[in-house]
Amino acid sequence: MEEKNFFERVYEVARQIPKGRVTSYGAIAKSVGAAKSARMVGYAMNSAKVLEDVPAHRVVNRNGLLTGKSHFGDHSAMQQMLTAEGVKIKDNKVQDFEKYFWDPVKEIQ
DNA sequence: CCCTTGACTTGTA
DNA sequence: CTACAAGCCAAGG
Repeated sequence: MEEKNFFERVYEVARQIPKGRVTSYGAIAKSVGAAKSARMVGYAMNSAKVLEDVPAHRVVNRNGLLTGKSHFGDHSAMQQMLTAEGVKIKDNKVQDFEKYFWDPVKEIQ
């Protein structure tokens, strides 16, 4: 994985999230080699949300809660996109989060 | 250079 | 179930 910038790694992982799946900031942080920097993942996502290649809407917190929805502009945009992809959302939370969870550490090496 | 803030996580009560 | 604290790293004032 060489020495890429922290943000770049986060972007790459986010880009590889399959449609209809979701992951957590901590999982991404771990996959990029910074499990203790989950905050940085969210920070990176904040900057990545302007990029079309980075599906930030597929990234939620460890509880499956759509913590980033407030940063999407419309509080329903994130939920709508996930729902459109097949992910059930209820009260800003992912239903059956474990079932939809996509682990980058296992999928990426 | 110091302080604050932030799309987080985990542990403890 | 909720509430609070500590750890973590980066960017901006």
